[in-house]
Amino acid sequence: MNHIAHAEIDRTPPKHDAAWTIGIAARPSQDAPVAGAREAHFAARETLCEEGARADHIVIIAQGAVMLSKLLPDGRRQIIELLGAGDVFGLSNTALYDTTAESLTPVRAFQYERRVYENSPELQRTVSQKMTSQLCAMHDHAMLLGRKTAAERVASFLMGLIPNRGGHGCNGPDAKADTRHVAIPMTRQEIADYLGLTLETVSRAFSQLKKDGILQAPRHDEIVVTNVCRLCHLTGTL
Amino acid sequence: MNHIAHAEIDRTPPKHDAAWTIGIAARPSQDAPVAGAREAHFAARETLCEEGARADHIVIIAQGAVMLSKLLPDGRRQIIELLGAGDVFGLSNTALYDTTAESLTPVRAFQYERRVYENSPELQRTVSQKMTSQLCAMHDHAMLLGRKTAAERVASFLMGLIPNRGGHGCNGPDAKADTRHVAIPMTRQEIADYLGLTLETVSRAFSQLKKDGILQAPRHDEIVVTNVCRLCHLTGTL
DNA sequence: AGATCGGATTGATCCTGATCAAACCTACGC
DNA sequence: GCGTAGGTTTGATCAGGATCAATCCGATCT
Repeated sequence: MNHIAHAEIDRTPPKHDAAWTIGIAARPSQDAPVAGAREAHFAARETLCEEGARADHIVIIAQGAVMLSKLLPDGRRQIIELLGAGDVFGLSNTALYDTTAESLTPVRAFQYERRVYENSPELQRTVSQKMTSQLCAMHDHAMLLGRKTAAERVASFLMGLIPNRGGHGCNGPDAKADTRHVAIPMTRQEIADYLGLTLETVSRAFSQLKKDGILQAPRHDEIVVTNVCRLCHLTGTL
Repeated sequence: MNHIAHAEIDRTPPKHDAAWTIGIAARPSQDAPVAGAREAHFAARETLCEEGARADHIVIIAQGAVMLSKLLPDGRRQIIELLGAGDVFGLSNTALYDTTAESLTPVRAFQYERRVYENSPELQRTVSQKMTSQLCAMHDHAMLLGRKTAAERVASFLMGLIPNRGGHGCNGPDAKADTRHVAIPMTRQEIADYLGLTLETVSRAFSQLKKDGILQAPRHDEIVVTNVCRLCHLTGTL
């Protein structure tokens, strides 16, 4: 098996504008690829690289969403990071990938061989900036996993999906309607594995938010947040 | 208050060789400072920078241990990362520090103004490598926080403190005596805040490990692991 | 030595979220 | 249409860790 598999482009037309985005990365990255890039396309739900495999490429996502996960020997899974356009993965200080990467949506990405990366200051500079962001995001996520309640975790997760919010801040300049449509290209199990909960707990939290009139769910992979402010207060982050 | 306070060097002689180290970073970093460095010294338990303050410096630790933490508005704290010699902090994608940094031991460090950092490819290269390691460490910690039991968290924490183990791998080349002395320059509350537990739970886990004959505790800030293999198996990581 | 103070340990009880167990949708295939 | 299969929701019960509450221990000070 090749670690970075080549795949057909999934040409299924997206049903909603926001369908293939995660969080802040609402739009395809503008960044032109640095020299040495190989463009690759993946369908949704492909494994782009596997924990423990030889880490010979780094990948910059141009479009789409990717999740990084790790497994414990007994099968417990933690989804470590959700990545969107502009984000990087495949970096490792060892010879092996430390996480598995799977596409949540169709993905367009640029791959670079590790040697290319190590010899391109320009690429390193780009990657370095992204890593800084991702490190900060991991800091926030550590807070979520270590100290937030189930309800706060789910609220934080949903806030993170609302574009132009960065997950926080209640009254942005675009708070006009106080209503947001969000596509969630993840199963309840995946959300649970991301938030350190069980799928039942996630489901119950969603139900509670519906009952409280904070969101509606026309489909289970799509929600409408009808009260962003209330939701934001539930994150525990203020 | 200046965000990176200057401080007297704490000249208290360390009681044990390993007393001022965290995990892998058992020795002072060999790296010579890059141009533009300002050397700084801190005593134990100083605040080196504060969450929310203007992020005008990045810091590379030459010697000693530092913890990064975040607070929720209601006072819940999560200790995000433990840093040792060679590690970097103060990077942020915003204008503000996203975490508070406090010294756990006396610390010697090199500070760089943000402008210096942004104009030094050499420094960026150094920092970039370190960030890769720290990102991987955060991945492991996310797994710990999201999916491990209390006992596994404490075992993982202790394994991470044993030098030349990197936290994992049971039979390294140096497993001669299968016994390790570890200094823990943290209170139970701090360990709890790092592991996403309460101090009582941490205390109980330590007591259990003592009862099981896996470790001894001559002092509460110092332990002797008498069975590294057993401890390693308890981490859940294999 | 005795008093004091911060941190650690231990015990009893409570509660959040996990686990076990049915239904219940929704999309697909025949 | 009916049947099947994933994934989801909901309910009942359980348990791991949190919380509340005493001690306990070891430093430091007088």
